[in-house]
Amino acid sequence: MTDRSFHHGNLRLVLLEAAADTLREQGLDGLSLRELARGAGVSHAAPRRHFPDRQALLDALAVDGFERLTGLIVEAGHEDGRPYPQRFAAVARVFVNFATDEAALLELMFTTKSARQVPELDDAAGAFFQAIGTFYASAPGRTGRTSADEQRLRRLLVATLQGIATLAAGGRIDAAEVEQLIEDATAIFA
Amino acid sequence: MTDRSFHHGNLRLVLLEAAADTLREQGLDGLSLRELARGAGVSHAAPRRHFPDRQALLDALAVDGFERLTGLIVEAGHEDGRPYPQRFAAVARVFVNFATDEAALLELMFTTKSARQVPELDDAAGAFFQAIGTFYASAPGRTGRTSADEQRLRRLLVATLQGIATLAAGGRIDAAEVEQLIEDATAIFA
DNA sequence: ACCTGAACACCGTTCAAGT
DNA sequence: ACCTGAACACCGTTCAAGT
Repeated sequence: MTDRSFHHGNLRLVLLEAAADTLREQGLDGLSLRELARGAGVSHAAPRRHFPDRQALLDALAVDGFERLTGLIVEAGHEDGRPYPQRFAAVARVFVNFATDEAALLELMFTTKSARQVPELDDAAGAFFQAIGTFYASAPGRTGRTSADEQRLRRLLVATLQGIATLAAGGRIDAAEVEQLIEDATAIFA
Repeated sequence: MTDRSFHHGNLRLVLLEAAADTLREQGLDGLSLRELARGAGVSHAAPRRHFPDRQALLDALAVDGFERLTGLIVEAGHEDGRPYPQRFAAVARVFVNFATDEAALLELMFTTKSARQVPELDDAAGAFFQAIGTFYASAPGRTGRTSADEQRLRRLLVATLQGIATLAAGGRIDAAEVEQLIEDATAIFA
């Protein structure tokens, strides 16, 4: 219950939360294992018990990011009573806002560094894709069906949302243009 | 004319080309100013004359990337005689192939690190957007017109291509799925 | 103008040792 | 099991000095 309660097994969680904050506020370059250790009041070698190397920490952050984004998407797509196009636009907005607020994290999530193999990350990404697909299939007249054509359209939808999110996060388009893109995407996909 | 001809002013170019190779083969993490200097047979402080810091080198790489990609896009969109949808698919393929071959570079191009202000990069990105727009306007029946609606569609096109490219470069979809995405995007935009 | 060489303050990673 | 502390081999960046 003291300030050092992380000495009893939750150092991993403490490091992950601090890392997520740093990533949000300082970007990837500002993230140092040694500084995280200092912040947690622990030796610089202690994180190694929980993350074998720096990349393992980044992978864990990406997994958490996918899980959070998936939760947000499911929530936004689930607003019963509202017409489908409105829910569609809400899902798109959630994605884009996430990308803008967590630009560095989005990068970790969608760009696979080198030739690693990280099952947890693949699973988390798969669950995210699945959530988008499930929402998309919930449109009136589409419920239940999962034809090959719809799988393709679902992938195109993910790509489109990803592209809008990246352009928004990268600052290449402004807020008004983002809103227009969401409306146009809604017109096409909803 | 000797091996050390970069001592006469082209060290910048030598560094940029070596950096582009390293970026392609080793990714961003494998890129070190000191190692580039060693490779060029020059002291580790020499690059500083041409690039004030590491980020300046990365910015220069991103500018070059945009210029190369813009050239490829213009070329692919300009194949006279072929019907527009075929040229459209060719443009999309060029973009996606570039993203796959130069994944680390694509990241430098489309994600703005921190709050820098790099006019050359903005210009290069703007020229790229412009090239896509010019090609898009060259479609039969659209030539010359630049309505607000078409600007919006052009932006959506860029976003879609960017999303497909990112998913492909990140290894989240395979080659067959990429080709399907390009076909579906062609069906919508061409 | 352009480059060198030493120096500074950081890293990530490893490993023997402690409790 | 979990953490410490010293050590190693790297970084990026700075700066006086050389030519």
